[in-house]
Order: sequence, then structure tokens, then C-alpha cells
Amino acid sequence: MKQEATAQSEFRLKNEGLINDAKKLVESYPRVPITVDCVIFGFDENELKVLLIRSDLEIFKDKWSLLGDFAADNELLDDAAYRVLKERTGMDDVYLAQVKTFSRPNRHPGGRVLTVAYCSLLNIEHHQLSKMDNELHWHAVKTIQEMDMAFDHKEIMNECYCWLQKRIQEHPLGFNLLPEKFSLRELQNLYEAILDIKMDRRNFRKKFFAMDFLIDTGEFEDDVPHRPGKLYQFDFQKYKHTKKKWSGIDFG
Amino acid sequence: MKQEATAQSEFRLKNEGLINDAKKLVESYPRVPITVDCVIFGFDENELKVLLIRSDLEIFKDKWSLLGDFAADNELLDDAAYRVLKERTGMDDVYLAQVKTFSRPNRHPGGRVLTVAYCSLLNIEHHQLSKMDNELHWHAVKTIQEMDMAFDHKEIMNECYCWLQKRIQEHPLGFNLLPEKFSLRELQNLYEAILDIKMDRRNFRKKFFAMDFLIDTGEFEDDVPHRPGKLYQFDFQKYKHTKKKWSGIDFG
DNA sequence: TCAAAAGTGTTCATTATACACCCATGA
DNA sequence: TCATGGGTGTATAATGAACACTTTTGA
Repeated sequence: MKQEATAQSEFRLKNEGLINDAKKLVESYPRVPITVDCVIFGFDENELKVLLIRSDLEIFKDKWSLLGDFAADNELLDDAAYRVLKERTGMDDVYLAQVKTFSRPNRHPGGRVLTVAYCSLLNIEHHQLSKMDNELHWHAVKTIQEMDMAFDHKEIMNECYCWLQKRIQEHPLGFNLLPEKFSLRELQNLYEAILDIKMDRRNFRKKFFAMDFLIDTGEFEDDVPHRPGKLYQFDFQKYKHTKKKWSGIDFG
Repeated sequence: MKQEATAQSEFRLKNEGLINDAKKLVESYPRVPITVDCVIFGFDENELKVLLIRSDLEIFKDKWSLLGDFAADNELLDDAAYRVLKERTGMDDVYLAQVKTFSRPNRHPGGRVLTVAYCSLLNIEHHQLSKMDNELHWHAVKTIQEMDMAFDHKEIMNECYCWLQKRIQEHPLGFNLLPEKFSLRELQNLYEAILDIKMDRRNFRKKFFAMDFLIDTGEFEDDVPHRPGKLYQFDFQKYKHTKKKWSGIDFG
């Protein structure tokens, strides 16, 4: 019993030594400030939009900026991105995904800052912006190419937009941008806006009905100046239990 | 003229002030050590392999580790990954892509270290490992699940493997793992190994011939104990000039 | 002559595309 | 009654999947 205790304490001592070695090693590494930047997409009036503010930095005072913040000590980057979303929009039930890390040494005028870009999607209708600080508001993605943006934020925006275009074809992300109940027209408008293409209405419906993830709510649109369409919900439960097939090799 | 000079110098002064503000801001951010970790895949003896070393860290001395290093001051992360590859394998004409950033606060025993995972692919035949320090060598990916790995390197490995499985179906990555001239059998073996599935040989050939990116070299395999197969090259030129179509919506 | 893998076509099922008319509603 | 978009079906083309035999080579 006593021997055991001794062995244990020896082990602890040795382990502490090893951890100290590790700490020393880590202390020898250069350190870099890390930020997260959120590219927050929304969909409204048949347009894909992105949420921007005027840059906090005086040097970029006339330029638009993504919503970002530095990562706190020991904060998981995903958590930092959720925190930024929460602080800026009040939302926390939002789709969020890490897209890419940007490291160009001169990307920040104040010295090297590394940023991790996150893409998030939220339903504009379900969220009235609470703070409008720094002219926080939605911009049509189509108009952004002509805007001045701070840092490398235009590059980050574009990467996230490409990511979204690809991703939305393989995953049911789009429903995070729509009201919980939506018409097929709204769904198609969303895809057409994001992919910037026109699709055949009949084939679009066929495709979604064939995937069989839409629940017919029995309800209908309201306040439309024409025949109201049926409203559907996406069956996330069923989707989760369906494992995707390999889509097959194709570079073309 | 003099006025102009004055205006210019005023502008410079003001600009310096703004940059100083930015610097002050950045100085207020927490700083984190950054590393890159490379998941280096190779293909040999009909198996997908990954290059590992014994961990440098005493605390992980019996565990296998990815090839990594800290990012130097003002070093682009891509450059850091290329540097690691060059230092460890001597190769610099290698496929390399950023996959994901890992930030769990306890992932490193020496304190918070953020790591950016890169995936790289290289042709084992074209490269004899020059240094064998730390037992550097190739491990079959299939056997790795049972191995002990340092840090969160098994998680990183798995993420990169999934990335590769998806990516190789949509992009011509596989050719980076094969000799410049390869038989269709080798190509199919590669796909079967990476995707861990069996494919029909006739359909596989049809698919690749239909994509029309294979150049018939007119040469044949050598040193095979059976009828030699034709050798092909991938037409990277033609591929580059072919823009991909949208593959179409499908979550199934 | 044998073993081992190369090379090759057809059929069938599934999926994608193109396309036009009637219907329900609100104004 | 009109304008607007909702809702539907069919024919054709393209693609994917299943499947077996002959050929060439080296041993």
C-alpha cells in the first residue's frame, strides 16, 4: 500500500516534469493574435445578403467589415464565433461552420493577426437586429464586389460565398435561411439566388419531392396577391438518419 | 509644390497615427502559439499510407505524431506547411491544401497551441525518405485506428482522410499519389483503397475514358508477371481549361 | 499450357432535361 | 375578368450499374 503510494507520487512527479518540458517548448514558440470573422448570410427579398458593419478601426473608417473579434484565452474558436454572433445579433441557434484560416502577414495594419473565417446562416425574418452600432446592416451579396472592405474581408467573403454555393448543393443548409415553413417558390428562389442560375420549376419540385425530406404542413401562404402555395418544413430528423451515398467520381 | 509636400507629410503623419492605433489594438489581443501539422498521404503496395514520426515530446515518446512545426514570425501558414514538408521529406513539388484549424484548449500538454491541418499527397516512389529521424516512416491508414497518437493527431488524421475521400471524387488529386505514368489498374486500386470500396473494372475504365483527361502514352507496364497494361498520363493542361459544371442538388 | 490480369459491349434502370397547359386566388 | 404564380406529366437523352468472355503475356 505504501509502495503503491510512492510509485504513484513518483509518477506524478515525473509527469509534472514532462508537462513542464512541454510548457517550456510551447513558450519558445512565436505567438500570434487570433481573431474569428463571421460571414453571416441571410436571405430576404429574393436576395442573398450578408451582414456587415463599418469597421471599428479608424484607419478603415469608410470601409465595411465582417463581424469579428479576437479569440479569448483558452476559448475554442467555434465558441468565439458563436460569441460574436450572439453579441452582434442576439442569435444563438444559428448554423455555423469553420471555412478557412487566413494568415497573410500584412492582412492587418496593426501587425500580424491570423483570422479564422466562419460561415453562418440565419433567417432574417426571425431576427430583428437589436444593436445597429457601426451601421450594422444587410448588404446584397451581388453589390459587394463594388464595395470597399476592410482588411482582406472581401477575399474572405468570396471564399465563404463559394463554400456556400458548393455546400448548399450537398447539404440542407438553405433551410437555415428560410422561415420554418416555406413554399417551394421561396426554396427555389433561394437556390437560384445563391447559385446565380435559373432552374426549371417543375424539375426543381420533382427533385425535392424525390428526396422526400419535405413535410407537407397542410398550411398555405398568406398575404400573397395570387394563388397561395403550400407550406413545407424540412424533415431534419429523417435527414439525420439517412446516410449519404458516395456521389461518384466526376471532375468534369 | 511646397503645399503639396506639406499635405503629403500631413497625410503620412496621420496615417502613422492610424497605424499606431491599429498596433495598439492588436497588442491588446491575447496571443497564441500556432503550429501547422501535415497529413502526408502516399500510396504504395495498393495501400493508402500516411507519414508519421515518433513524437518529439518526451511526454508522448511512445506515440506517433504528424509532421508539424510552429509557424515562424510573419510566415504564411501555407509556407510553413511547405517548409515542414521540405524539411522532413526533401520534397517541394507536392500537393498541399489547408483542411481545418484545431483549437481545443487542452490539445497540447504544454498549454494552448492552435494548429492548422494541411493535407498533402506525394508519390512514394519518387521520393526516398532522406532523414529517418524519429522513426519517420509510412503507416497504412487502415492500421492507424489502433495506434496511439500524440495530441489530437488521430482526430486530425481522420478529418484529413475524410477530406481526401470526398475531394478525390471531385478533383484529380489521385495522380499526385501515382507515378507520372500509370496503368488503369493502378488508378483503380488507388480509388478503391482510398474510398474503401470495390468498383467494376469496366465501368471504372468507361468513366475515366469518358472524362477524356487521360493521355495514352503508347507505353506499357514492365516487370509484371502477366499481360502488361497501357500507361497513361493525366492531362492537367486540359483539365485546367475545363470549367466544372455545377453537379446538382442532392443531399441523399 | 497455365495463371493472371488486360481489354472490351450490351442491356437495363435510373436520373436529368426540356417543355406547355389548366387552376386558384386576390385585385 | 385578369394578372400572377401554383400545380402537374410526359417524352427523350444521358448516365450509372450489372454482368462474361476473349486476349495477351510471362512463368
